[in-house]
Amino acid sequence: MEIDLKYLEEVFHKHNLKITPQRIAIYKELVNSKEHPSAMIIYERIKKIYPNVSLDTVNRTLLTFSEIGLVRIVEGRGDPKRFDPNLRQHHHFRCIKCGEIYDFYSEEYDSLDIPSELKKKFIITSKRVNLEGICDRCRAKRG
Amino acid sequence: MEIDLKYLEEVFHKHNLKITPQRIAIYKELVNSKEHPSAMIIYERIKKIYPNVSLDTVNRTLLTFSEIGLVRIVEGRGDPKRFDPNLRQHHHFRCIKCGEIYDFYSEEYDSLDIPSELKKKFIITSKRVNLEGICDRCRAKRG
DNA sequence: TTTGAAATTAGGAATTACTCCTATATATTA
DNA sequence: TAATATATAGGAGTAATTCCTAATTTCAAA
Ligand SMILES: [Mn+2]
Ligand SMILES: [Mn+2]
Ligand SMILES: [Zn+2]
Ligand SMILES: [Zn+2]
Repeated sequence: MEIDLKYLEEVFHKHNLKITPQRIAIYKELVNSKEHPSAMIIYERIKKIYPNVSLDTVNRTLLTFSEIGLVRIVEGRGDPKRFDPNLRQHHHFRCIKCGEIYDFYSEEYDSLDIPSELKKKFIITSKRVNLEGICDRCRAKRG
Repeated sequence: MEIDLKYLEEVFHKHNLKITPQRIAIYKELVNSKEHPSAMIIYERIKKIYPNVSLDTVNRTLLTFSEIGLVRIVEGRGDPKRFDPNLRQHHHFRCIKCGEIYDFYSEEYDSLDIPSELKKKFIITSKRVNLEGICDRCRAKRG
């Protein structure tokens, strides 16, 4: 998929980030993946185009992106962080066998009210439903 | 808080786990904490009672507990795993400034339907709502 | 265009959070 | 009590991430 470079450069400008080939490549790679990849996965792929990009740059860049809200770090149970370029409000199902993370959309979930005692006390910036279980593929493999 | 040792020993028996002082101490420590502590935090506290308990034992034990469903690993963004002894269905608010995790209860959230296209494809074993934002204390500190 | 300050990078070292290994110790059963 | 299976301590090893610093690159101003 072609990304909107103009828009991306605007975002970088807005946050006073310089436009570097590494940043663009990392963003492209993440946007074109559907599997909520880890930094290492992105790094392996980027290396084919920029053989001496460093893993630190990939990590640093993904973290920067998440700070400016361009990508998200997916909620998980530790282990390698996994990233999500999909900014549409959506929710996740995570398979506890294979670790795959599936997006899903739900108006019902999106429109959930925040309990009023929380709304009074805290500033809420994100609301997501996390489902867990066993995916169809893993169910087919085992029992 | 006094824990129900009888019940705990039953759980261990049911899963063919031997009843060891370390396991009991680790469980007690976790049950008496409200802050979803990391293994390291538990370890530091246990050491005061058993000075040569090993960090590996704490990690291994907490992992065992989570495998048998006695505790949960809290969803987060990587970094140290954090554990939860509260088995009542509940949800979390996590402060993005200080990392504190607050429990809350909501009948509305508990009774959410699973979208039918997911119910058909996957086996769902857990459903939780994760809220994020800034807690009252952090809001007071800064702006 | 050229130039220079400031930001960014590569590459390696350091750190953090586990996870593995194995000899010893302990819990449980007979 | 003795045998056996498990669990533990302590240290080594590993994976993921973060830090450090000299060199490079970006970008704005001249
Ligand atoms: Mn997603
Ligand atoms: Mn909790
Ligand atoms: Zn699966
Ligand atoms: Zn806070």
